[in-house]
Amino acid sequence: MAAPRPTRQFPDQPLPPPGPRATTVSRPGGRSSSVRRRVLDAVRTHLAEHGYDALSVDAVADRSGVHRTTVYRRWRDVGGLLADALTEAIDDTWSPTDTGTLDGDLHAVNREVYAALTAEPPVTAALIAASFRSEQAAAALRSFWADRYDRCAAIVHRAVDRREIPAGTDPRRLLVAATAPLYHELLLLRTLPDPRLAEQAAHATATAARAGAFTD
Amino acid sequence: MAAPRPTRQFPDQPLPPPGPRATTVSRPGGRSSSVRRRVLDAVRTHLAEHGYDALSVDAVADRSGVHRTTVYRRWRDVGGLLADALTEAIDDTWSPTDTGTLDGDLHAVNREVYAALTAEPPVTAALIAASFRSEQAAAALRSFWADRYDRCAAIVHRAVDRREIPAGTDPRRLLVAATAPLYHELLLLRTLPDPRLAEQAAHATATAARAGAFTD
DNA sequence: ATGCTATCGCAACACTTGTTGCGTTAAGCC
DNA sequence: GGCTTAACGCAACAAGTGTTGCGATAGCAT
Repeated sequence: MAAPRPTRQFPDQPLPPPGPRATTVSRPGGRSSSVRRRVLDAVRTHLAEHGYDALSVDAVADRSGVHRTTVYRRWRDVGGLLADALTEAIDDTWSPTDTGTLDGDLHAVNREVYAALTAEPPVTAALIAASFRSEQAAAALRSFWADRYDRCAAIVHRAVDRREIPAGTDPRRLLVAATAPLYHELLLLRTLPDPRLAEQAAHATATAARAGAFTD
Repeated sequence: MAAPRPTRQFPDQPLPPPGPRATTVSRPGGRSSSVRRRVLDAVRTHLAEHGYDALSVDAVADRSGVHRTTVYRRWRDVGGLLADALTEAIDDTWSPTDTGTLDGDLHAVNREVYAALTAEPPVTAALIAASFRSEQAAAALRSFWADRYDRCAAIVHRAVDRREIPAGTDPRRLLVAATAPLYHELLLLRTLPDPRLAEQAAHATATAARAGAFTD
């Protein structure tokens, strides 16, 4: 006979878009652009200074000078804040460096992954941890990774063009094989970071690719 | 001039061992073995029925009939509960199945990993999520994985003995390369589960191993 | 300038989580 | 049987987290 517990939510707005709001469009009474900037700045600085564990909606609100209620209304939870901060921080001009060989290209990508996963403070790890609790953070991460893997497909195409690996090689499978060991070791198994990881995973994957292991 | 915030903890006991307590040793006044069984049963059933998000110390306490305070004292948090439930559920007799080929052995292991990661309810995913917030859960997972990778080294040794792959192949690197793509796709990238993942990752890794990609 | 209104600030609340001191209970030992 | 003592139950508290209604305000339009 337990009460249904109505899972309360803010009824005011239909979950307002936390994404970049058009600044020139008609929004009478809106102060949102200024608020958003202050909040997102607070997220970044607080994350850098005190880490993920200390990141709460209240802490961000206090630091930004924006009221708790406003942050809860627009971002819902910490995951929403991180998601918005991520999408804003994305570099739209990013592309994988061209070293001339598949080994080299994969190694270059893996060095970036390695750097991101061992960065201090661990913002990437924080975002991934948050993605297990917040659908917003999970969605933001998925779209970020989808974009990066799409761009990295160029690496595979270049290798095919050089006749280094067979045509019909699946870019995604190859790229996941190359990068996944880094995430696994550094994030899940939590072994002490070894910079050779990046090169070893890149080399093993390139070897498998040359043998045609990523074609159907 | 902010107050140091003394990070309060229970002073009663020096963090009691949540592990299996010797039942025959002198523990005057202790009712611990019965309590532990009731609590761990509650963790399992509650996890199975309501999932990880609904798993809280209070929920487990209510269900088990054991008082909140007792659970907090002995297990500290949800991560501690999951860690204890995991170590109790571990099958000490597990060993990798011998199929006769490296491809087959890796495929068999990967099928188990795949099954664990796609199980409903997602207890493995729950444990991994918890490991980002609880040091106890993280430690339990690390030791579990360390044990499994040690046992799986037999796969690599068998392949070396069969002259399938070169001697000097690093078992751990090989095994991580084989399994990591599953964790990455199913847990992080969260693509819709594809059973072929297990076979593809196994085959690609075996190919790389035959080419000597996992030797120094 | 004046009005409109979405957004924000504010106070107050409810629920969850974690902690403490202290009295009570049950397991083991004589 | 009674004694000892770690483990437990209990009430009460403290802090963090999430929610609500309502009044105030800033940005835009006219």
